[in-house]
Amino acid sequence: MSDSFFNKVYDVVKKIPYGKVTTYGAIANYLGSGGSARTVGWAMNNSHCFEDIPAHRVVNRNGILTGKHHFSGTNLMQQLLESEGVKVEEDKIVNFDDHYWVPN
DNA sequence: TCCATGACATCCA
DNA sequence: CTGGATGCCATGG
Repeated sequence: MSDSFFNKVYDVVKKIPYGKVTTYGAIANYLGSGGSARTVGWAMNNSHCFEDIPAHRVVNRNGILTGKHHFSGTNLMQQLLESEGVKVEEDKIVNFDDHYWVPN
């Protein structure tokens, strides 16, 4: 379990700095060892059991809040991002490139 | 081993 | 823009 692909994903997501966001593909690319955006998304689906996972900072490659439906409401994810200084409009991040962070 | 699912990515009509 | 199809990989039944 600790050595599962999930742990790697969680570890990276937890390292995302305040006010920054990343994409599933970026994480998958960073892990590299057998990993695809799908596997990352699947791991995030389980992240709902882990409070330490700022999943709202993880979006798809367009910066769209694809996983917002997994949060409590429909705008909670957006609220969290805007609360960190990340502007969101029409379910997508504004100036995404400026907030884009990659594990390195 | 095969089948189904998943918060993706990318291509195409 | 929307929807379908394909590829990718991990996990569970």
